[in-house]
Amino acid sequence: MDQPRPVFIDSETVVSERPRDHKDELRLWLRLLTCTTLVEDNIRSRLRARFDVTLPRFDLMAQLHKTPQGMTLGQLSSRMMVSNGNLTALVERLVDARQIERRVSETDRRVVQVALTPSGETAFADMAREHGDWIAGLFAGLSEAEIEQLMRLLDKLKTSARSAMQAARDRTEP
Amino acid sequence: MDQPRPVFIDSETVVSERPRDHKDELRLWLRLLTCTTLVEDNIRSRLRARFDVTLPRFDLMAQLHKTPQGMTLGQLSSRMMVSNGNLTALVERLVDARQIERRVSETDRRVVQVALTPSGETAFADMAREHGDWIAGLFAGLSEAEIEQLMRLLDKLKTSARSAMQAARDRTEP
DNA sequence: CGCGATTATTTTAAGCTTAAACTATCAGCC
DNA sequence: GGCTGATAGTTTAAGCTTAAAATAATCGCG
Repeated sequence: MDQPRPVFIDSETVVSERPRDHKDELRLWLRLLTCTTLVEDNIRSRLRARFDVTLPRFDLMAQLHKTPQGMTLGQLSSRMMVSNGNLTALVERLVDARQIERRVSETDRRVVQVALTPSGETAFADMAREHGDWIAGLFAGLSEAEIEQLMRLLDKLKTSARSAMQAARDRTEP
Repeated sequence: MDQPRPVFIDSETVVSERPRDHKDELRLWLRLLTCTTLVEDNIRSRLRARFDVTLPRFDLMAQLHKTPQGMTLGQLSSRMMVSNGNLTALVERLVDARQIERRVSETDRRVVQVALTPSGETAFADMAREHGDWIAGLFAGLSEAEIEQLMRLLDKLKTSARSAMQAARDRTEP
């Protein structure tokens, strides 16, 4: 697996790569993780201090805010990239707090629809305003051009990762 | 919510900013989070499937591997960016699994030193090799230049976030 | 229609995570 | 020596998270 791999510079030229330790990719990954954790922890603590709300609850409400007609648990779980079982309890707590409402679909009784209550909508709007300011503050050291560049590179990374994951899946389940 | 706010360029000049919705920063933050979650979830599931190990355990062992002489719990907690209390239980489980060893410092009996056992070292080496391949695979869609560019931009983001957090702290505790 | 496969959600067990309160130890100072 | 404050870890309670198994409802097809 750590053999030098052939690398095609163009259709004519092939050079043998130096021993691949993946060091650059690993360093990049650690840096990515550091940045995300840094921002996430800061937002988490500010949400708690300022609004006494947890980050997962805020995230869930943000998803519902984006889709005022409500969503099914399945949609929520795929958008939030968390497991299905996770949502059951999270939704339960937000329902208890009167921030969201659940109702079973009339056309398919397996499906549960969730939406913000009016008071949940109000509470979210308050939080979202400050949340936006916090994020903007944390990213203030980047120029508009750098923000755009990062956006583009991260999009490329997302595509790369998804395709690698798909390839691995194809290898496992042919 | 979307009112223009006055912005103080210097003590003399005030210009009115264009409506600040922080939309670009928010989108960038969500994309950053998506990328990290995507990679993290994939690595987590592969570590579990292939080595029956959790990501936090792998991370802890990786830190200890980088510092063969061992570390204190305080150092570990700051490097891993997790709470102190978190580590107590995590370390406990890894000690039970004979992957790491704890010993109380002789010079300061409050301090706990932790280090990989020989078998922990071996187990980690096996996992690290494949882990590196996985990461390289997920990042394979990026050129060397793009990796370097991302590294630079993320470093800038890290600096920006840290300084914003420091500024917020200064505002709270003068 | 009825049965097997599929889909949506819940439950369960284990582990991770944090914040806050607590314990133990150390360092400095009189 | 004995306070006082700071530092290193642990404990606790609550909540988050996952993976896997279980439940329930729907769909497709003969």
